[in-house]
Amino acid sequence: MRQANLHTILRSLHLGGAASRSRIVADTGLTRSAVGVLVAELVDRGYVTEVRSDSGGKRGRPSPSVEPRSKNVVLAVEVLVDSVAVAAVGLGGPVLRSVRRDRSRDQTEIGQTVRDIASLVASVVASLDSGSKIWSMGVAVPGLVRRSDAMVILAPNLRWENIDLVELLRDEMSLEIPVFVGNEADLAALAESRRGAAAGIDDVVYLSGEVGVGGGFISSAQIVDGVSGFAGEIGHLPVNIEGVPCNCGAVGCFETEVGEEALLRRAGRATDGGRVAVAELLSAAASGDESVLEAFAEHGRWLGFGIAGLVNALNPSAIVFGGFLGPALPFVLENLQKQLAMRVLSVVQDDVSLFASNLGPDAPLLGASELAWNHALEAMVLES
Amino acid sequence: MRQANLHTILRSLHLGGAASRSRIVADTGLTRSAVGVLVAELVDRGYVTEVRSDSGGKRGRPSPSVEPRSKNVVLAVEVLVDSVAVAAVGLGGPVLRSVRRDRSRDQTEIGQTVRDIASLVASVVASLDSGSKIWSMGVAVPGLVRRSDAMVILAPNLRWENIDLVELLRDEMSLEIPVFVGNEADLAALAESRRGAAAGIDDVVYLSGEVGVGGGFISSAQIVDGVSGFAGEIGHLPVNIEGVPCNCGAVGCFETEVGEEALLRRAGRATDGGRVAVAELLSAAASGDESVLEAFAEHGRWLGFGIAGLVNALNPSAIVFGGFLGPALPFVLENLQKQLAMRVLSVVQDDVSLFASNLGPDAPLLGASELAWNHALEAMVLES
DNA sequence: ATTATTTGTCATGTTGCATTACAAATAATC
DNA sequence: GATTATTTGTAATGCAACATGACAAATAAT
Repeated sequence: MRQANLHTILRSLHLGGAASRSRIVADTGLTRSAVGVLVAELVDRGYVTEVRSDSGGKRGRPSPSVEPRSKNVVLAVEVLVDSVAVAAVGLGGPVLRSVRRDRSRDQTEIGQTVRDIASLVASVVASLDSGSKIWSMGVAVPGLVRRSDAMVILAPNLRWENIDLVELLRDEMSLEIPVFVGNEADLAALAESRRGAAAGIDDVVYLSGEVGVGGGFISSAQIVDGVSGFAGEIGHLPVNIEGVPCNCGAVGCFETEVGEEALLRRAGRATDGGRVAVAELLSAAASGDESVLEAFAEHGRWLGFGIAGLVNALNPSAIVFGGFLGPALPFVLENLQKQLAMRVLSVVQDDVSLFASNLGPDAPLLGASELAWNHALEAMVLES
Repeated sequence: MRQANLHTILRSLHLGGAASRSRIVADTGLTRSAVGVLVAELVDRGYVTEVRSDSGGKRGRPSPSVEPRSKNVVLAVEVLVDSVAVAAVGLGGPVLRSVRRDRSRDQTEIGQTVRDIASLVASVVASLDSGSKIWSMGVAVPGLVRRSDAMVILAPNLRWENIDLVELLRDEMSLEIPVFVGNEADLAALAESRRGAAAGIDDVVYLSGEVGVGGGFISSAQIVDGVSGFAGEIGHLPVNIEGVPCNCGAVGCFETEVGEEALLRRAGRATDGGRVAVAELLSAAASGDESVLEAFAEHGRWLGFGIAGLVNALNPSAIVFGGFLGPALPFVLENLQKQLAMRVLSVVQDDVSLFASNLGPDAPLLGASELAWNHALEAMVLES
């Protein structure tokens, strides 16, 4: 019971930021004296500090503000095809350190990746304030991560298969902290729902467009992960039975219609230009290039076609667009909304707002930190 | 804390059936003495009975079996276009009484429906054992039910719009019990996941084929309901951009490809034959009619096309087919699985099993009882 | 018949929050 | 500037509920 209450308080401070003690009383339903004891315990353990705050014009004895101490830290790791990033995130969400190392696309081999991560981690850890306590680590991976054992079953772009990333990282690092692994898009969805474009919204669909198309769903503030943790793989949602062959073997998958290559194809460009070519299209669109705008418009139509299904199925409150779809949102919006209006029941459509990602490329990284915090908060409560 | 523990025990008895006291100790992690006190309280309140059971060959003092008492009852109501059903369901899930009143399809007017329900409820209640206690009522409706206020926003087949069913029922009935309303397919999914074809499975996709196509998702044993409770509306999942116009205004919706009319159309029959015509097709298929089997096969292809998306998105452990799709499953299975094999990542596909509904037309009714039980269990714990 | 094992029961201990009264700190009032 | 109303922290005491540990009861194995 003590633990449950400590957890409630810590979690609300982590997600909602500093709060006055009187507010904690109101939020938790506990009595002043109970909250007094509990907060004293949190102060004692070094998790929070109490600072006197001004009365804010209200009369009565001012209630001190309880603030999360960011010397409590988790590490977050993001593995991409062409870069690896590591960050240290404090209790309450502040990004204390963040480093990213670019690499060429053919250096995704697992051994090298693990060594890269370990060296970035070492440098981040060395730069932390002394006295910092690192509680756990979260890793975002662009692939299928099995929930039961955190194995990376398949990460096509990295050419990984059945990788026990947790064990490899623990062997390579000198840190003795628990490591958790999640799917990139699921974690990005979590980050956007907690701290990003959909902050505070509990039912979110996140879409990220890169070479492939990834997705993550948040329902009632929880990641929808399915039996094994593979939910959200919307890249191969069938949308066009007459479509282009996908390298998954099927035809007309969502990602062959709304991925990078589809956009380049529609604009009449070479489809192997990657991120750079897409960036060119975005600036062409921004400067009003008619034919490029038309390509985006057609892109929006297919995007809306697929998203309409997700909205019908999940009745989300927000859809967040990551990857190149974030910056592309203004150019696809009109047709996208036209499709939604046509295919989604109006009451369901009224619920949903569309946002470009707020966190950009760091969304999965921040999501990994939130994954780590989920477990760190429990560990903090259980300690001593 | 007491309440939480009582709730845990009651809930596990309701869902898992009778359990020995020693088993409750193991399941809950509480001590023998604590469980002793808690079970005594439940006995005292009349919720359970303890009966001595034989040792089962194991040595040691035999542990008495704790059994839910089915004089604790909830009422379940199912509103369909052509019938209304009411059941009384005891703690632990037994269906104590069940009545269904058929009506013609043009008698769905709300006032008449409410009177029909009230009269069926009265007869069911009158037939219950004296001393029974009715805790709550659940209603399954084929339409959009807003979670926040239980309003039926839209039920096209009933021609209902913005109906406050809870208030109307309370006014018409002489019972003073809380009433809860849910979407038919969501509740059917819940029932199948708790007591039906997918009993004990926590990640379920349920599909019901009638005139329209409804769906319900269970994720981590919880109904996925979205912000407003409208999730699961897969009838208008876009699947065929070149398809048939749907009466929702769009083209190529899932239900225009896999609903009753689509099947009849494929078999070259009149599309207004309804349930009877579909039953004829099913028996024709069972007796090997080639052209009908071909229609089912084509049906299976589109079914698989849509389901592939759901499987990719939700990584379920089971898919349950209700309505006419249950009996039709054997005839569509081959092509359905072909589509899944083609469009779903193999690891995700390995997780999923396909089942015909176990509960048949009663699935929504039983789901409504489970909805009622969700709240009844809480009320029972809070009492006194 | 005896022993080992499992489990229920009861007396006592401990944990943790609620209750209550009071003190402290602020704004409003005069 | 003193007084009052209001809000909140603090500390002593009480209570609810589960844990602990010793013992008795009921069964199978020896």
